[in-house]
Amino acid sequence: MTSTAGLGLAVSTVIFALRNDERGAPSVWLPLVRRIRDPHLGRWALPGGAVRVEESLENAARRNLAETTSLGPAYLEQLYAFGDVDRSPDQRLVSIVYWALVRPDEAEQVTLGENVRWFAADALPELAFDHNLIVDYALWRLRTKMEYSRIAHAFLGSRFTLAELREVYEAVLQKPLDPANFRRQMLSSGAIEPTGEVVTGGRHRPPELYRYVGDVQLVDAGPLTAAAQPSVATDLGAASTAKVPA
Amino acid sequence: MTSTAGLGLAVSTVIFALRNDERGAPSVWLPLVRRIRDPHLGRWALPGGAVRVEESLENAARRNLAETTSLGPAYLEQLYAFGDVDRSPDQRLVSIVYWALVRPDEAEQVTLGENVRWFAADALPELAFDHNLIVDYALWRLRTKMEYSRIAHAFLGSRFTLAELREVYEAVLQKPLDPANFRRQMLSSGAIEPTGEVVTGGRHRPPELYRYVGDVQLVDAGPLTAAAQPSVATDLGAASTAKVPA
DNA sequence: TCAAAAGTGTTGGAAGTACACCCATGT
DNA sequence: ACATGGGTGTACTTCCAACACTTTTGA
Repeated sequence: MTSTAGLGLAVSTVIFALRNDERGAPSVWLPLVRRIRDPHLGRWALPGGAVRVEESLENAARRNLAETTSLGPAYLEQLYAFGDVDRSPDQRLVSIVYWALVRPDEAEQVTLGENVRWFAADALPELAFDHNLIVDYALWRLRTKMEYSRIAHAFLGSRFTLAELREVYEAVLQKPLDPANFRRQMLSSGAIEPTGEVVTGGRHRPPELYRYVGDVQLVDAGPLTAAAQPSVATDLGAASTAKVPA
Repeated sequence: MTSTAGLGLAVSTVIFALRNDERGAPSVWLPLVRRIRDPHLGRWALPGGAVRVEESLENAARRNLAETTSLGPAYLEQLYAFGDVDRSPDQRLVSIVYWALVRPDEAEQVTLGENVRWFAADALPELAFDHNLIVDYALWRLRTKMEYSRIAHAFLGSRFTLAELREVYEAVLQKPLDPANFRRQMLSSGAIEPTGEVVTGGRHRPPELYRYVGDVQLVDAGPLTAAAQPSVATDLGAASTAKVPA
């Protein structure tokens, strides 16, 4: 358990948001940063950096997420630790990767520059290190988890129509869903409830607005979530943090 | 991405095996090692140690699994990276934890000593560090995964009766299963096939022996199984090498 | 012939899928 | 009035849980 010499420990984060593509259909995007030093100088890569001695892994992820998007995530979860010997050409590097979901309206406010840009998740260039594999794995986790949990809500505001919620699922799962059955499944699951308000302005029957039922668990992550979480007004964020008691 | 000073990186492994308790019923056990230095001197802890610069994380897990049980695992998977600032009293320590399944006959051959012992998973003493939480999480993953994958086979040899397979499920899930329905579900899943052999000697109708169908995937772990992480599911596939009848 | 476990058949309910149909609004 | 999406009803299928029943052995 002594300190390991010659070995770097970093945290990287895959940040997902929904944005509209050219045809106006929502799809999954993520921000990448251009590397400004070797190795892989000039290539696009996941935001990340070394873990500081005084911060937890999750806080390190939050920090470099804030440094990239200047916003807090609606959802944050550890993805995997990548540690193959040859994954970085110069130095032995172990990266603990987190994945995050942010709301579209927040994502739009991200300050973009020469070295930070959004990419469609299914049309990435060749990235630095093993980051293509990492993104593929994160996408797989996002899609898998979408089918048995409630993380879709991390992509939405506090009130939303069933059509908006359905579009999130369709964008992530990349397949159309039956509106009638989708409605019934969501309502019978007890995860959402009607607010009574409706949205006027569309040239059709005004849809009702729904909200999430706060006391329903987002994800069953087992003992790691058992530690009490402040149920924040952001109605999300309940399911990701691993509180390790001393 | 520079090397992080003052921060230790270790690998620990939760090793599960099925053993019979006092009443002869199989249940989940794991080997622990007694700490022979501070912090937590004298307490029981998960086997583990520092990651060497020239070995991958998974190889580090295999190595300290071999050093503890002197055997190779039938199944090995990364569990989680634990990295809270205060999880070790003296030094900042990040532990990447793996979990493993070993067969009962192999587990019995493990050389036990003063400082290595098997414990029933549901009756652990107070362990060093945050290891109680880690074991709880590993148990949760084992039980969750048992319900949607084929990892049960990692607890068995190459041929087994349906009753033996069912007992594995019952021991892990801690609930009785209907033998009739269990049989149909297993057979219709295509995961196992009859060998034609039967076991005589019991004082009842001789049960047939089954084997795993090798080309059926054990677990869908997404992109990590396909390319970069060959050994996640490979071991079992090799153990029950597929003879697919024409 | 009896006990015990292997293995088969049958039924009822829950949940998912497909799709016909009505409702309420803007134009 | 009619197009458009919101919302309801309903039949069909598939899967799962419960449990009665038959089969084959050892004692």
